[in-house]
Amino acid sequence: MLEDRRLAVLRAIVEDYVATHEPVGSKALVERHNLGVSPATIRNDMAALEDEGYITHPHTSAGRIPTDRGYRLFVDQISDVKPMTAAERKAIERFLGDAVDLDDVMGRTVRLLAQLTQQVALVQYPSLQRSSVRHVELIAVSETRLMLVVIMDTGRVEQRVIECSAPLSEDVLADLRTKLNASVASKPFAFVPDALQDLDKSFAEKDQRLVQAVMSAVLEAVTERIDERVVLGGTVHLARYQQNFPMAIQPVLEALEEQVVLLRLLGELSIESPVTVRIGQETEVQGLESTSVVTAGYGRSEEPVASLGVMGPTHMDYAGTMSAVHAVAQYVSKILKGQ
Amino acid sequence: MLEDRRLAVLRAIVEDYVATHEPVGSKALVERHNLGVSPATIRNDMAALEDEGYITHPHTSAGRIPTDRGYRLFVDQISDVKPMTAAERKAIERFLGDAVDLDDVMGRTVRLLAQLTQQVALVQYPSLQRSSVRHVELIAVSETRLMLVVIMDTGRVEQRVIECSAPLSEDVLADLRTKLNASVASKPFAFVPDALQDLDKSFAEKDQRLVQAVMSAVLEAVTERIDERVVLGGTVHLARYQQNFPMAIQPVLEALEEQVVLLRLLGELSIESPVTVRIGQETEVQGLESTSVVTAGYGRSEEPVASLGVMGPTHMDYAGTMSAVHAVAQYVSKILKGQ
DNA sequence: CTTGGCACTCTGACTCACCGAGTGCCAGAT
DNA sequence: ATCTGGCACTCGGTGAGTCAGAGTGCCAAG
Repeated sequence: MLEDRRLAVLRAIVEDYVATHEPVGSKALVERHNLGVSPATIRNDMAALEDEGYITHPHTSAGRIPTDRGYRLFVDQISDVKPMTAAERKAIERFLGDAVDLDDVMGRTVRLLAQLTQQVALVQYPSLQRSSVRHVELIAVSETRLMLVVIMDTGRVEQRVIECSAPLSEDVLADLRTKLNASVASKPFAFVPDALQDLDKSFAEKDQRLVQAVMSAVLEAVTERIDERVVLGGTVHLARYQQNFPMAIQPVLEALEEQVVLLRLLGELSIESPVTVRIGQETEVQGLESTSVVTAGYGRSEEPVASLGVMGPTHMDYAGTMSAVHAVAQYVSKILKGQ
Repeated sequence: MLEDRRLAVLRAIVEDYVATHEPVGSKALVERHNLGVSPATIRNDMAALEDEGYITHPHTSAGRIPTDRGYRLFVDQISDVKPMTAAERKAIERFLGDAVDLDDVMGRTVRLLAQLTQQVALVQYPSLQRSSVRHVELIAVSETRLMLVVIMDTGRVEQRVIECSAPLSEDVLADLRTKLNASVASKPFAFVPDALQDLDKSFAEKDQRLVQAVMSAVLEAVTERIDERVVLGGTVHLARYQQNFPMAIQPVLEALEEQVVLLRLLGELSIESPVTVRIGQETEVQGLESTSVVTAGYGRSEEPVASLGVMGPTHMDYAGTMSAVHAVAQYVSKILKGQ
């Protein structure tokens, strides 16, 4: 009972603070939310909450603001993600449904997420590691130059130029192409190196050296390549944060320029809950102490193929953001299945 | 003589203002630059410059700052772009030389530009319109789905999935592939539609309808596609501007999210001078009134294939920026020629 | 356990005076 | 004609001082 009210107070504080971005006092709380008690009672609860580390004081005579720990408790309290309204679902479906291409899907998704949440959106391309090869193509671009095109079952396409030491005859190339496809098609990406292992053995003696060279180039191209791509959008919203709250956008912009950091933010999908929230320091990125990240995996739900999400100030509307991210992830999964 | 000194004064004002970002007064000017005259004389010149619209007053009792028109005159005065030092050239060459791919070249270039100028960098992929087709490939991804891959002589690769109404036999596909290549290879991109015109006529009656469908899809894919890509980097530097100068970064971030705007900023290469500078309103983009853009074309100098550049506050170091942009454009041209 | 009351604290806004940098102009020097 | 020193004037920014208001913490009573 008492515990219940304390939670309600924390909730109310978070909600008000998120709405106004100003420290919230005991009097304002009882006025806005109809907790049936007096400000003095709330003050006691607040003192208790502060002792437990869920809220703080900027100064002695100011209202309370939630700490990261407070947000965490608040978020954990949101057990089930609030579904979107029918209209919103329709809008999402319509907007994403028009996509013609994987690139198009990714581009639309990032714009949609940014638009829905009014925050910076991040969308990771389907991870090569977690998808299978649909088709491999070797194209002779010039005498000694091949282009390797790998098409994944997620619609993702990677290409890479390979330099050959000596020209490859069209016959050998065709043969190689066929064998390559036969051995890697519909295999998970991780099996590709194994699949290529002894492929060169099946060629005539005279071609072996050349084929081997090509194969090792293919292998290198396929493994060395930084195979994770992230697109982002909605950076405009950073400017708005700053107006309301003098948060340093510098570290945020820095983070956005580093692929590695972005991947870390998106990474480590938890299967247990559909949406992952990392608050402040939990991002474990230097400079993003007052930033939270909300992510969700997409692809098959048991085995997500990559993730997407948004990034915003710790005082964000977690409920709304979580439901938007969740909904978008679901629709992207659906679309990709269709393609 | 008198005119000469006025120009010198303008120059000095621009230089000081760029360095300090604070209105510069007559006294400070004579101290820093050794113009052999007294502050009073400078004041007269300043009054004249102000009449002509090259500088202004923020307030009655403040120093002068250059107007857009002042910057324009200043920039026009820089007749020849200052070359980079040997060390800088080496560094550029080394950094760009390691690129393995067109994507890699573009990525490295944008990072390099941002690094050198400490500003936001924009790099446009080689325009399809201004380059020629090297190779076209049609890959059967599934029964009714083809993937069209177009490889340009600039190293740019575009791919697009084409849906077919009915399955295409491997024979017809191979034939189509060969004929397609024969007719478009090494033709400028703009000629592709013409080249495809009557291609379907050469097929057997029974295949014609199908081939025609594919061809029109190819045509659509090739023309409808927004064929201009721009990569950008160095947005971190926006944060720095804002600290020193409360310029609104919101419109800048907005501009950076709009491909169309970016292309307009990069567009309209002037052949006459190697580097184009657009100052403040000259950008002709709403919201970028206190932003300047420095661009240069790359590719063959007579006929650039696309452009690159940087974007920064109107009070930027034009001389340094221009020479950096120029140098990078030259090296990118060189690298692309080699590929 | 809750409530009303009360003293206390601290911030933010406002005012006001002042300093100093910088200008414009004029009269005299070159 | 042009430059220079001098001088009065203007204004923005700074810092001190004041004040109101919001909010707290605590205590004693319900």
